[in-house]
Amino acid sequence: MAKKVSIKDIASAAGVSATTVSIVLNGRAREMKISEAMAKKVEKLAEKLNYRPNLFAKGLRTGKTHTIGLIVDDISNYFFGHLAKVVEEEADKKGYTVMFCSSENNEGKSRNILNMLVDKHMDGYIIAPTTFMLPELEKLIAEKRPTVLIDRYFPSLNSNFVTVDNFTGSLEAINHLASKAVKKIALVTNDTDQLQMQQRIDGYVSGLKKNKLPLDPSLVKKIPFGRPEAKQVKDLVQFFSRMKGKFDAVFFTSNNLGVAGLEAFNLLGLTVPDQVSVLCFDDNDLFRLGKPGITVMSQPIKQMAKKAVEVLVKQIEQADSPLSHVVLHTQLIERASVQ
Amino acid sequence: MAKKVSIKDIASAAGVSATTVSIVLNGRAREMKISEAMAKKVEKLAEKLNYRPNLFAKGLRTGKTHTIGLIVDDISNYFFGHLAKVVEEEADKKGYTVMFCSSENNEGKSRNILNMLVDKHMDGYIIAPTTFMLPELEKLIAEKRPTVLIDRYFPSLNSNFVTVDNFTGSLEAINHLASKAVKKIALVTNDTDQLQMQQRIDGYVSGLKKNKLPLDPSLVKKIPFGRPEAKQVKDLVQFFSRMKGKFDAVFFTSNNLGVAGLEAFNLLGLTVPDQVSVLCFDDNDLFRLGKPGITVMSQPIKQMAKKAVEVLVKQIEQADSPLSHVVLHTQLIERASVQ
DNA sequence: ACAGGTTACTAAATCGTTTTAGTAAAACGT
DNA sequence: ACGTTTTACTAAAACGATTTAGTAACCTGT
Repeated sequence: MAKKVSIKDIASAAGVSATTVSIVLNGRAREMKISEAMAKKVEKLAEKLNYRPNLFAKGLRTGKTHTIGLIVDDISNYFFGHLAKVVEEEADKKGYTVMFCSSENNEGKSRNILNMLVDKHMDGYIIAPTTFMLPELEKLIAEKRPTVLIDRYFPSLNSNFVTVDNFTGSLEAINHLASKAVKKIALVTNDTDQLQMQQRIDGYVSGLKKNKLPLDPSLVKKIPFGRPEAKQVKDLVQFFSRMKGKFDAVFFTSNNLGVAGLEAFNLLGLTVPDQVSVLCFDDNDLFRLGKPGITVMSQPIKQMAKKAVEVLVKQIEQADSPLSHVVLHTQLIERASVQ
Repeated sequence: MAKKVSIKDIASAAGVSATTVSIVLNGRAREMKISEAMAKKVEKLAEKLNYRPNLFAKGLRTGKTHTIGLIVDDISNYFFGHLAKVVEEEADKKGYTVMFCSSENNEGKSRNILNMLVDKHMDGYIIAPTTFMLPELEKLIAEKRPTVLIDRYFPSLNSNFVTVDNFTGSLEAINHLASKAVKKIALVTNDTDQLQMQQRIDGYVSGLKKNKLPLDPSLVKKIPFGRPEAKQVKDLVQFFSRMKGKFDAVFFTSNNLGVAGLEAFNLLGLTVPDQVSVLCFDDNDLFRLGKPGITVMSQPIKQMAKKAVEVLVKQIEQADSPLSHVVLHTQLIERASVQ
């Protein structure tokens, strides 16, 4: 039934050796002085027999897969889903396929995933790293496997990365809020030591200082990075009702926190922007089209993904290419949630 | 640097043959009468040398990869992103990893992707098929490769599938609209012959009939399945303004059409639900949390994904398991967009 | 006419597993 | 005490490609 055509079948059909067939099918006929006629004949036969190379055999011999591994926190998240999509498109253009995995920000899964991808011999890796991955990443880099970190990186790790200027983005977000005469800005962020979040928090702190606004630690809420969104909403409902009247704006450091926050406002009957102004790091359909539109500090997702693939492929295809540190800029999109 | 430990290294370190090592590491020691002591020794050594099997060699020999391929229209879409996430989780539980691909609903990509996955020897496939894929799918099924179609299927193709009762869901959506005294219901759908869309359209038509509402073909808008969302919005703006006053409700057959529709309403200054009622097939953050909340006919995404993996894995692990046709039910979630 | 080069190929090794077909040595039954 | 099983392993083939190291046959210049 499933008749598998191998290189030997072509070879015997053409009356030549497997070597010749391999050379021809890898496009090295000219180079290897295979006659034009023979090359044509072999190609025709391969076509006719519907030959498909066995990628295991190929991989075993060459170690190459033309596949890149992409690790993100959560593929169903707006930011990562869109990132993944563009990564796939760009990789496809350059002849690579991509294998996605979600780390779920969980220690066990983070480490397993990376090992699993290495076992599958990806040609390169694009990773939104969790802090748990640091040891594995160090190994990866030490073994000189092409790797690009995305969204965040480790200052201690000498790797390629593509990120956004989180500090400045956050600072400008606070400047914007301050310019609208908002006085008491709460911060909702994740309880994680990932760099991008730290930088966004630092931006918030600096922003307050620069605008001579007081920093009130009780207005900073760190939500555990866990999964269930319902739990996040509950935490926020509690937080916002406890702090009622003590804040007139909230800055969310990620798009999923922003979504949970809006849900909490709904439940509490708090209206945006009348009772509370909102600004969120990272954009989303809900922010763009919901009423009121949510003012956001948006990330150039497409560019990030493009750059990451570009850097990675360069790294894969020329071993000695130097490290790239790409820092893109965020953009304030004013909508109706700040007044 | 990258010292690769092979089974032979373990064999010579343990003073045994490669065969023995292979048997032990595949957990067949008992069965193959390898002594307890030797098994322990080999396992210890494998651990100590940090042995990682070469998956190419393994795959070349066994033909198995413990990987399943998932093809969706677009990984950045809410429905497919969430589906993919659950597929990955469930597959992980059963010891499989998953390789995602987006077909982009495009002919060339659709066919390439499937061939590529077959070349990579997936153990099984979960596919939201495009009509372009039919010939490849027929081949897949004929070759008895474990396959589960999801979201839609081909009546002519004798395959497993997991879907939703699109006809009834759509019918009930129209019933709901009609029950609110809405009279002129426009339909916005995709210009595709995919089955799920046809069924939703049929549900709309039957719903109108059942409620003795006239079917006005000029109120049915089919948007080409193409990519650029901006273009979809433009089409809809045009359609809605041309038909102004001729409809008092719109039923969207997919969540991304709904998003584009809301954007169009924004641009036209049409208010929901005062000037137009809205009901959308499939849910979304925007519909759930936006103001007004959009009434939707929601799909049980989690269940669909779970079922698909369950059926697929059964199919993979026991070749003769019978075909499964799973049809789940949609659920009306009433919010504020219908009045 | 013959060394030396080029052309057009091929045989065999190799990648790292799994599996088939054994085989000595020990244990067992009568 | 001798044939048969069982135990505890092993050598070699196989999976399907790529690559190394050739080798005849033909050309070319002197």
